[in-house]
Amino acid sequence: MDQRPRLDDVAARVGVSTASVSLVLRGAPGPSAETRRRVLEAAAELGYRADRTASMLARRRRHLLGVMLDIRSPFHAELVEEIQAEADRIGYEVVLSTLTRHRDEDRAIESLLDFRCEAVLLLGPDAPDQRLAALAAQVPVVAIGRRVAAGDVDVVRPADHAGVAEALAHLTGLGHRHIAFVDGGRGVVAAARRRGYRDGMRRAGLAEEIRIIAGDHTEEGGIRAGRLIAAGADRPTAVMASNDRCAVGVMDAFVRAGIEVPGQISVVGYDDSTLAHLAHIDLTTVNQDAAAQARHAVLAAVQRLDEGREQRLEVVLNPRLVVRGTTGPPPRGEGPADAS
Amino acid sequence: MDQRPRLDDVAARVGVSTASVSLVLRGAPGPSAETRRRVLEAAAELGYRADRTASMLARRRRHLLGVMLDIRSPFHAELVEEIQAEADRIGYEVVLSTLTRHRDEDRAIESLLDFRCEAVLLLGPDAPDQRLAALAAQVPVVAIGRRVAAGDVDVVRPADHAGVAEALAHLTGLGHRHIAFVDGGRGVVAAARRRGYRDGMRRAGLAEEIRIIAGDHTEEGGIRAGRLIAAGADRPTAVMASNDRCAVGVMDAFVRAGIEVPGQISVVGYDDSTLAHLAHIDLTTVNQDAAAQARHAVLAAVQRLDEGREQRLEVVLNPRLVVRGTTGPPPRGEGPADAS
DNA sequence: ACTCGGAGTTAAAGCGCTTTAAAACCCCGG
DNA sequence: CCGGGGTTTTAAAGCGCTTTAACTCCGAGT
Repeated sequence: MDQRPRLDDVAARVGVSTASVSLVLRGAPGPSAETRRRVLEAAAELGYRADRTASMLARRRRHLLGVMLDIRSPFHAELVEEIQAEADRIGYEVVLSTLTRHRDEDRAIESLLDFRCEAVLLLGPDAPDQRLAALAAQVPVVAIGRRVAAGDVDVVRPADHAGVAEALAHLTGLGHRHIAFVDGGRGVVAAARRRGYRDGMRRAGLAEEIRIIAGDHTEEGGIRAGRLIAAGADRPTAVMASNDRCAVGVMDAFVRAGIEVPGQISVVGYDDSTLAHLAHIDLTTVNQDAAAQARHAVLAAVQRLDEGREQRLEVVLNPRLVVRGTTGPPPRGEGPADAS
Repeated sequence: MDQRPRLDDVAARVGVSTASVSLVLRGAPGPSAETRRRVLEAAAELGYRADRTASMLARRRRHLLGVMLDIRSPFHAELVEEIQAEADRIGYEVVLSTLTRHRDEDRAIESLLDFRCEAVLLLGPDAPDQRLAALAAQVPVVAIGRRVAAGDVDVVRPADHAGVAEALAHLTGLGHRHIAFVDGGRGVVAAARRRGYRDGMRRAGLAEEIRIIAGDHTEEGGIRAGRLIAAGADRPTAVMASNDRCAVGVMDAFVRAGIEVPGQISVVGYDDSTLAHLAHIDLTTVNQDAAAQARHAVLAAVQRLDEGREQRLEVVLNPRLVVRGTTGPPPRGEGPADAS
């Protein structure tokens, strides 16, 4: 429990200066092979590991990426995994700062700034564009998962529009016309998907069928919406939900109401979260390729930091529909029959 | 994007020394009211925020707690929330280090050590006792959620034994005798629960009914086990699962096999994760009180750091059964009837 | 008038590491 | 034996902040 060994301890043990030790330990050129060997040996014996805090301070570079996330989101979890992996690969450290009930985005971001992260990656931030722009004036910012119209904020996001459109195409291809949308609430991401639905329906010539049911990005929201749909007259033959969790809630309401999925009604989610692959859910959904998003985001940050990129970058990834078991043709007597 | 303001900048602007500014900013006694006012004002104008990295280095104390977690676990998410809150309250910062596919416990912990966290909280670590003991020789360690028999490791854990026992009592109280257990796999936590089940059954005089079905702590594992149970002869009237996710899988398999829960078979989970409260799941489960665990864990760390506690601490929290909709009396002709 | 004590302020010494400029050394050819 | 050029090594100056000991005032006490 005593102090951990410091650079001097290693240096003293070998009988060289701390400078040499530092050089050896970072693989910098200079020290002779013999010195290297001895230093490495001593370091190993003492179990020495550099103090990041001190290193970061001393070298002007910190090699630290800050990530703001909502730890309760499975999708964020996936992203973080990939971000970690990518950062590890290129020699950056990651510090995580999560939203909690008592800790809003501002606080979470401040915490990252206090660590003097060289860049911050924000997973699905809800802050207004202006605030993000202001932040970007202080430190490189990469927003993941949503648009940011103002300022010098890099963006990596799936083409929500395209994702929803593809899902709609899948449904109309199956013969559906009455396709309702369960909304995701007030967030920026939810808004993009809602817009995608509206546009997609119009483009498909189904403007009159547009029907948006209030909901949010949780199972509860989905359940409420699902009940409404189940009870309502003129039930749609397909439902697209703003995200997977919501879709799961919707389905559950249906199951309880004795409505078969996809027999009587099809359901599509969004995110392809771990939820969706679960055998008992087996949800048709839109995959956002977390790995690719993470890679691009880290890359964007590094380009700013190490390669001097100055101009704004926006990477729009094409999402990919994953067809599973919750979609099928509309029940007989509906859908195509409508074209009477 | 220029350098953020430093202490000297504030000092220069006010016309005092950096020492004064530092004192003011940390609310330390000394500076006069007038100086305070002016410093605070200047700091606000410049948008100054101390560099944690430098602060940590300068004061001998770091006020940093490291938390190792698996970011994909919803229960860990809950714990982290509470740990954050508690740490915030008492002026500690938290740094998170998550396991990933490419980052095992050792790596995750090393990362925390490199940041020179003053103490580390490990959420459900799987490392052998010996390794944890060794770690504890370097830095205060609090293991959350499991026993550690060796070394100076503080432990905060629910009495898994008691939790399982309570659940069993609930089931036997309802009249169940054929109570199977779906196992949680190789982990340390899973082992504790398995043992709890065995002991509880024996104590209830049901030693002969002990039946453990292989599974793991995921939905998939639950589904496999559920299928087995559904298909098997001599089906139990109740199933206790090693955790909630597993229980959800089990239930799903039942639903698909047309077995009613709790009509034909009761199901109990463990964790009271967010999953369990979901309306469509409504799982009877054992609550581990994440908030209390978090508080005790943080407290344990702080006691070591700030109050000089030396001897090992073990806090065993009594879990609490939360009865929801997945348990009920066994179907007629079973259970009590068995006492023929 | 002169010392003393308390309040307020600051110079300066770190914290543990990196980095650079300069010193030390070594090997050769002249 | 000396100087030049290359290779190693190191002294020392930070990084941005904290902290302590010392210092400056100033009014109270004698």
